[in-house]
Amino acid sequence: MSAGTRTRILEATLATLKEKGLAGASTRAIAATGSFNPALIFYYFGSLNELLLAALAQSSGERLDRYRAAVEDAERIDELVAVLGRIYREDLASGHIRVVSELVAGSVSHPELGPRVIELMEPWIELAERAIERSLAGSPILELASPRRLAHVAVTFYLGANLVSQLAPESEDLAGLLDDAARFAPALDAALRG
Amino acid sequence: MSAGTRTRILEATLATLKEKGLAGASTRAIAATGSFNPALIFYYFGSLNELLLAALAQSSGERLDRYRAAVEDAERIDELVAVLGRIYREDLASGHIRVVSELVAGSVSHPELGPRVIELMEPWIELAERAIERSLAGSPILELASPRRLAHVAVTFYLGANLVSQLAPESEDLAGLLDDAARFAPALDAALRG
Amino acid sequence: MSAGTRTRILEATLATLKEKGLAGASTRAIAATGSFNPALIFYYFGSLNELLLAALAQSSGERLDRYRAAVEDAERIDELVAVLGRIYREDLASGHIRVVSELVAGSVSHPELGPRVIELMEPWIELAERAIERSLAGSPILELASPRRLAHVAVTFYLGANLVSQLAPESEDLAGLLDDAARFAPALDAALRG
Amino acid sequence: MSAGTRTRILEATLATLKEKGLAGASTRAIAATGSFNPALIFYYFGSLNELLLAALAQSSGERLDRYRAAVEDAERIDELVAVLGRIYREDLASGHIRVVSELVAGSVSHPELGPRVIELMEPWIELAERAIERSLAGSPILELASPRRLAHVAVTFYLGANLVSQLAPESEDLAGLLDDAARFAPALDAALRG
DNA sequence: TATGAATGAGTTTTCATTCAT
DNA sequence: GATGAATGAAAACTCATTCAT
Repeated sequence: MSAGTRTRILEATLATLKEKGLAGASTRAIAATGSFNPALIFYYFGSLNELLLAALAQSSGERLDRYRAAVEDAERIDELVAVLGRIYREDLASGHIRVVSELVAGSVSHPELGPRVIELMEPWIELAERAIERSLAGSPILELASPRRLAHVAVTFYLGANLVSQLAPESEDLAGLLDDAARFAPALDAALRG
Repeated sequence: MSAGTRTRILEATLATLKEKGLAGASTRAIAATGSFNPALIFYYFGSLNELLLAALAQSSGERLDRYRAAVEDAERIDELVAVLGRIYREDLASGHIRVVSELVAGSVSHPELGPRVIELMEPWIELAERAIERSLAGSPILELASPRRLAHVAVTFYLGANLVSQLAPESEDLAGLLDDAARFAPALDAALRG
Repeated sequence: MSAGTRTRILEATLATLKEKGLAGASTRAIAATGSFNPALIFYYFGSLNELLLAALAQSSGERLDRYRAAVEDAERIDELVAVLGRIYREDLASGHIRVVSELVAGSVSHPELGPRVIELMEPWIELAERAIERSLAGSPILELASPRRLAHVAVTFYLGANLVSQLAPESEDLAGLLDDAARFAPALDAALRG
Repeated sequence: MSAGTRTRILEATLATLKEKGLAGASTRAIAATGSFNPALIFYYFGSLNELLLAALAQSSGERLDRYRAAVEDAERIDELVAVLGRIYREDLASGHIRVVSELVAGSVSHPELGPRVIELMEPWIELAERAIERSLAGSPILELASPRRLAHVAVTFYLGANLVSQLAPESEDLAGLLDDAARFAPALDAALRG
């Protein structure tokens, strides 16, 4: 049942992270959530940090697939922005945003985690880069900054917004911002291409 | 020597935060840095959290003054961007960015800190708002989003950039971005006003 | 203002004991209650324990006077019991019972206090002894036990009842018991003397 | 070896309580007494308070069995009183009285303990009630007060006597009182029934 | 007579991790 | 594969008390 147990541990980790945040995700808390023995964490993942990273990687990977599919369907920038807003709301509701925010923020004070979290960011940057290339093709904006750089800016802003949303849950969030952007986007699109 | 000791504690806290991050800033570590008795922290600040917050408030307040002066001297957007880049490098070198990043990120998993950190963000948003109002006066951008909202976006991005710079110190940073922006800014300024 | 300050400290101590019990009566808490500097406690009383003892002695002394006056007015045992019930209710309402209970109980785990608290018990035993001598004069009960011994039993029971009332405030208390005893007392008195 | 370690911890707790009282029964002191790691206390009992309560419950339970057996053998009140005196001396010698006194008294200033300690009192009241019912059957005393109420009085007095014996170890104790009572009891018994 | 600062020893509790079974 | 027991290090915080002023 090795595979089954691994999965169970990962699910319990994600659930604990969503409910209690990183500070509440101790080995004992995770084990209690999943009704298994804390020592299993070390048997399967070597350390708590590795488990946390694996959980983030899994959550990140799943969402990446979802975004990739959506992004590839979008032809114009207004479509893109609209679909991003929709998926982001899913992420918020499912708790995935909380997981990302907790772990990314937590990595700041746990230097062992930093580089590993950064690695997980890379495919997102690439996805953003491709989306930008396609939707800004021909725009004069690309004369100012490369798609890669714009992608980096986008992901950076995304993480900042997650951070703020975690600290001030009632503040205006990224979802609302994307909604508005979707309204301007046609004009913007025209302007940028014109 | 109340003032003297308070200052000493605050300085030791900032130094510890810069050197070891939030996770390393325990009462004992701070006291060791400043060579005083850990109990003094409670005598002067009541709790470790309050001390941490006071240290952040002080660092934030000092930098705010610096930015305010610089921003008020800038007439056009290109000047503004250029001066921001310069000060940001100072902040990086002095360790202030590390302090901010550690505490803002740390607040995510320490919910008691969240609201207090958010409060400290407010004057920065206001400063950004005024700078945007002045430098974008008459620009069509303001038809799409209010200065307040743009200020919020700016601060959010700033925090995201701090976060990323902490996790991947060698990645391209905000300072570089601002440098580039300073190059485009004249054109941008013209375009925006035109 | 020596006398004034001493009094102020004693009053703050009694107030703190009544409100927060012995565990809450730290030097700082007492000083906060009375708005004075904790170091004054040591200046005037030498140690916290001495202050606590002085407070108990004062409270005990005042109540002793009250009981003495009442007891001396009572001729028969039914009168005695009735008046005791009445005063006991005063003591409960004023918080004196709480002070006594906290300190007597607290002395169990603070051996320095034990002998000092016992000393304060002595005048109560004597008072009880005299009351018993007078109200049981001629009764065959005195053939079984000396007034001194009966007095000891009475005070012991009194302390036990205080203890229980502190632990289970809603349980049947000494006041109720004395009320009932007041009803039987005439019959008892007749029987004992007959 | 769960049972073995639990027992070891419980025994170390009782020993520490007997030797140093409640104030001396810190987690470290208990662990030192039993030569185990202080963290084991939390592993097995969750908190120091729970351990203390468990130790009291065990001691109380064992003694309750002993008293129950003795009480059930006693037919008349003089026999009852005599056997109670004998067992009480055992309790004194074994340190059980100290444990009870420390925890009951300590509960006064640790309100979390109060209700839990009161619960442990209940079976003692019931035992006393049954003993009183049997040995006072037919006595006119029962017209004045119910067996339940008399039992309550008895237990209250018992706790008061424990308290006093702890504070003034050399004072006349309950054992002596019971001895005397045993001498009067036949006469008393006759009188009460007659 | 009164204050504010400072100290050192103490408290309970939590944690990731290891290991024998 | 899985468990329960055990550990050592660390955490934040509170306290009575002292002392120079």
